[in-house]
Amino acid sequence: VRLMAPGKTSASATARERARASLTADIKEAARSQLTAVGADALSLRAVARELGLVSSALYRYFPSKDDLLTALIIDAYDAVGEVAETAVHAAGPRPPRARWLAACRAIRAWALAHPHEYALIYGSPVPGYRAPEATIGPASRVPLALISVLGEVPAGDSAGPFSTGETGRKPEEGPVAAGGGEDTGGGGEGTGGKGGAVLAGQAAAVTAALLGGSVRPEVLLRGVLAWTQLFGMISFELFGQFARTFEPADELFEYAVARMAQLVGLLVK
Amino acid sequence: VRLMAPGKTSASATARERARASLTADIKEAARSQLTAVGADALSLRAVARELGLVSSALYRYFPSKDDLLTALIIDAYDAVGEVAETAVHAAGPRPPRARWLAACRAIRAWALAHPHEYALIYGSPVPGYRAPEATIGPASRVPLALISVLGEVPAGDSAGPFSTGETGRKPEEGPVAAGGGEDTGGGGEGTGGKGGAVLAGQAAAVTAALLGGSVRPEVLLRGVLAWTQLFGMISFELFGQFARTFEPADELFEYAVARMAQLVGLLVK
DNA sequence: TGTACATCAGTGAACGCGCGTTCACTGATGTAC
DNA sequence: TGTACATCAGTGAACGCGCGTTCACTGATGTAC
Repeated sequence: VRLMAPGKTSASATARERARASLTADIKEAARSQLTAVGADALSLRAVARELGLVSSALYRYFPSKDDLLTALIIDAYDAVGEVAETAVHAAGPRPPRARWLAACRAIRAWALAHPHEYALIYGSPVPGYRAPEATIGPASRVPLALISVLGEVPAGDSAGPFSTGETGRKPEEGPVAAGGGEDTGGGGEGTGGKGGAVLAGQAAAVTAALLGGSVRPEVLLRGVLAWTQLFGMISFELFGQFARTFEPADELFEYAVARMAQLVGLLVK
Repeated sequence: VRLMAPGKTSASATARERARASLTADIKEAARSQLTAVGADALSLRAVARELGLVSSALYRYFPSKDDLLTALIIDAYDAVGEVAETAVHAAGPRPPRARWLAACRAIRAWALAHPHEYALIYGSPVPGYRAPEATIGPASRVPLALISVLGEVPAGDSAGPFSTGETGRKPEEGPVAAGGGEDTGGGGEGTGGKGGAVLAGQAAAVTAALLGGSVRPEVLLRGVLAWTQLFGMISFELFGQFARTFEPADELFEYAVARMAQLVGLLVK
């Protein structure tokens, strides 16, 4: 049983193959619009089939089960937001890291606002009974990698500040005092309970080695992770309604937050 | 039609009233365990009734519909985590603000880890087709209010740093340089696009007036809001699996983040 | 180029299931006099 | 204290519904010689 005739590339596909690819895309598109109408896990194969004018059993020619369709949607969503982030980071022209950072944050938020249900699918509560397969972790890491890649370019002096990897105490370190008041002074590192950072340092090193080719210092990585969580915390709160009746619309709050994150992460104004 | 006999308080209830209160609690308890087993919106009245050894229609004596049961669970969950936060903040003995802050963050995370599905119910993606009623917003604000109340005690000098409410530029301001290196220097406020902060300043003022009795300065409030979003961003990422294969277990990452948040929020080491 | 066969897309009926909600009913619990 | 009546909790059957998945089937599309 040959899956593809020899010499056949996906570029020169048969009519049947092209039809299959096209309908597969249609199914996912219809499923996405289902998602918009009804929400993540109430997704119904029969409704998708209905929207396409097919009989429900026909979908089984394309996805062996509902979970597989869900997996495809999740991977697509991660890839979509990942590409948005990467594009923003690498956008035309050499811009300073801070501008790229802000652009990435804004682009991610814009995508989330435009695709709230796909956002909820990947960053909301996990769909009960669904276990994400390995295949999602690659696409899922595109956004954090894109964000952290910006930080990798920052020269050592710029992302100042203490980071105690192992000790409970901390090494005071004179960071550069740039334009603007010295703020957020005072130390961290304390109160980690017990050993204080050994596990974390190991995790940071492992991530750096595995995903970043060892090119990013652990303290930069960790700040990037914090900013990553804060960015998505902000977006999730906005989309999931926690700002209702207080900070809605949240555009300016987001800008404020993103500017703060840039500081956190070591990206100065100039 | 009298709802309660005259002179009757809830303390001296009839057997019937006590039975009703007790079974109402049982129903919610069973629903919560349903939640644990299956997840937020797949909650089934029939399954709840089954767990209690009742017939499904019996539940309609206690909750007029499934949505009302869901609302009760949501309010209970907000109240539960709110109380945990308040207790941590006001815990015995006069402790410095920073210690109370850290205690609150840890207590909230501990609650979330112990009740992941209730957490997902209130901080995860909204249940499709369910519209949260007004009655949830009071309980929902207990956590942010508890967090911000800690900040209200911080003397003006300690939570230093510029906050530009209206201008696109920023006023450099020499904050106190406490023990530890000056870090996270550099300005914010820029890049808010256009007017730059007028809406945000208004929202902050309104929230301060409405919920905090005007006792908290807007820049403190805003930092509290940021820390609030970051805290829950962190917890959500942990619970929803974004740290899988990288920062799990996330205990030390959480401690690191929480220490950072304390800085962000103006709470120094000492 | 033409024929014989294999592959595949989509059909339609059926399976067994669980769901939320309604309704008339029965006993038990409470209230008024 | 005792009786007549009202209130309420829980029952059991039924409603109409949508779901995921299976299966044998039909035509159409592709392949080998």
